[in-house]
Amino acid sequence: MKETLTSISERIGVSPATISRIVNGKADKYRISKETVDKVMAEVNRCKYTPSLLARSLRTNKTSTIGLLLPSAANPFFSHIAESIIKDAYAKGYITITLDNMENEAVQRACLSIMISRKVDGIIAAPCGNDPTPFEEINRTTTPIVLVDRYFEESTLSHVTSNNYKGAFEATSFLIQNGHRHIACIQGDTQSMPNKRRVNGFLAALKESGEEHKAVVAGDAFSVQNGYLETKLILNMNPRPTAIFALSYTILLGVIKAVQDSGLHIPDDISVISFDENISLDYMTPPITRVSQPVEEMGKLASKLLFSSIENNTRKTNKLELVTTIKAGQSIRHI
Amino acid sequence: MKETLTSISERIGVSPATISRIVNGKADKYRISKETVDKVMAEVNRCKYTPSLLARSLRTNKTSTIGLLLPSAANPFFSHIAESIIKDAYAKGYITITLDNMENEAVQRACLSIMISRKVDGIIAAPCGNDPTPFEEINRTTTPIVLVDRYFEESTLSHVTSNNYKGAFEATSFLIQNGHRHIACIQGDTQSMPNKRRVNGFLAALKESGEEHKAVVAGDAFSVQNGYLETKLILNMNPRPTAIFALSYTILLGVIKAVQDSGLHIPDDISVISFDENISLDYMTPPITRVSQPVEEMGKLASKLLFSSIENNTRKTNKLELVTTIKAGQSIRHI
DNA sequence: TGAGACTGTGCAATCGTTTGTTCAAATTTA
DNA sequence: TAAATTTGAACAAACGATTGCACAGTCTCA
Repeated sequence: MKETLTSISERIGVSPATISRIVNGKADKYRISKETVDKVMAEVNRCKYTPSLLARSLRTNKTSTIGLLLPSAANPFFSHIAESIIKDAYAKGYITITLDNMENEAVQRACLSIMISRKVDGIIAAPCGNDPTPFEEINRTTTPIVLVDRYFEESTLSHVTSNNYKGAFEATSFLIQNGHRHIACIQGDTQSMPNKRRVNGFLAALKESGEEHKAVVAGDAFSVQNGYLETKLILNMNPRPTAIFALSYTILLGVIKAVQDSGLHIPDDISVISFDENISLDYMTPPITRVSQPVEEMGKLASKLLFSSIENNTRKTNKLELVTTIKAGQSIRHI
Repeated sequence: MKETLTSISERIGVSPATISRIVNGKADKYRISKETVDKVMAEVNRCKYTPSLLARSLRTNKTSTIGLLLPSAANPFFSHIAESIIKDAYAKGYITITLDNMENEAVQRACLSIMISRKVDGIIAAPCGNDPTPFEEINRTTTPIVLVDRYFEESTLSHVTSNNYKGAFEATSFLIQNGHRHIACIQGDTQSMPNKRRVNGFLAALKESGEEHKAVVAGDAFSVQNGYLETKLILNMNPRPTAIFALSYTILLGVIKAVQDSGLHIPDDISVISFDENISLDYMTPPITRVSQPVEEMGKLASKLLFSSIENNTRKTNKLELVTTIKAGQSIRHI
């Protein structure tokens, strides 16, 4: 029924040690005779023995497991990152345990603690909140951590993110080039670094343009509802901004809905640009111009950094910013 | 540095056994004195001891881990299921290891084998291919398995799916009610049960309507590309079908793109209805009418079945079909 | 022919928990 | 006061793998 080294050992009269060596491909190294190898392999295959990774991990102090901590596995942005990391890990012989911090720092601490007690070999996280302490402590004393997308200011933790500042700067410049001077920016979680950087990029582009301008920054969450409510308010302003910059896909959806509900049209009545790539943006009417982040590369680089840290047992701090690109739709009017 | 029961034991002079009992809240049951409990708890908190789940699992033969096997973690349909399962598992004190079968049966077998060697307590899978054997064997001998969305015909495995037949039947009836008689259905993976049932529902609705009709069934994959190519062919038919039924969100995206590229319009030139819920469908022009599946409930029920199987150590076969609902958009013309 | 080297394998400790059993001391009962 | 019971906690054996070390037998060489 449940096969172990010992059960096989008793059955074929070869010690567990020898079987272990053969199963792990160390037969040559330990000069085990071909006869023995054949006998063992025959039985191992016959009874479909699979070693207990639990026991192995306990002994070797290596679980071949990484922890992935995300704000929401259902968010398309994070689920793409997750898939790319899960696949990379699989290819390296690692499995991934995914936990959801639910945008809650207490849950997040609990998740980290679970990962530690599971002895993961490394952690990739898109943290919530702005307290790096638990992450830094774990990274320093226990397990390497790489942050992805979200990160902390002035921290020793490695991270991979996109160039949020530049992306927002370029998006805003694009609006300015199209004659927009009165622009509203609807932001997400105000604590998160990507959000801060995007807002800074937005403001800097307007300021540096030299043109006279009016900037509006509103909102406080990466959610459809936030996008909807803030847009409702923005559309009622007098004078009304000529363009809205939504700092995430979810916010954008709220923007679109509010514009539609107000009987207005994009881009005739108001221009729109968004952060985040999503395939459906090409299918909207009009297609939405957006700042596209290289999501898959972010995942791949994060796992690359993490595995390098695991395999060399180092803690070199790497802060990577990947370039964003503007994907043009038809949601911006030239005025 | 690395705290264990033994290290604490040596430091405070209380046996590992007693510490273990206290940490696990069994102090009362074993009548351990308040003094000892206090002393132990003080030290446990001071040095932030967390038990090794590896060692515990090895001893107790329970990992508090479930395996989640999906065709693609990035697919919004599956990522929603994943999130709902991950959260449920977390609430029950379980963690989830997610693996991606990449729609490949060899990879799928490898994933199952990994889960077994990791001694997961249960598995939730949306399998690819149509060979139930590995799943049935594992479910019978080793670890309970519940299938979600995808399942096998005539199998003893439990599954949770939506009422694909009825959903497709209703969608088709809806088209018929709107005067459509010549309808094309673009299917996904032809082996998968949900796809088969949807196609059957589609054909049955047309047949049972009693009207004279013309049915077209095309396609072979749940992908944007498949939707695009088949739509291109369909649009060139003479006479051209008046409606297209896309059997998934991804297929739908391909349909829309092909219609747009052909300079045609939904619903004036061709009506469209789709399977799968996705928030972006409400944001398209026109909003797309679709058969909405209760994704979150599917995840919740699957984990409910699995946990009941784990906790009672039973293998009762449950085959659940959840109702779908038609969410009306404006993508169907009345003719 | 005896010392050393090589071959092939087994022994036993270890990883960090949990848990059935044991046992001394304290307390109660007769 | 001796016997019986209760209290409180330690001992030691698992769980299933890995791995340093030991060792018996064979071979090589002087």
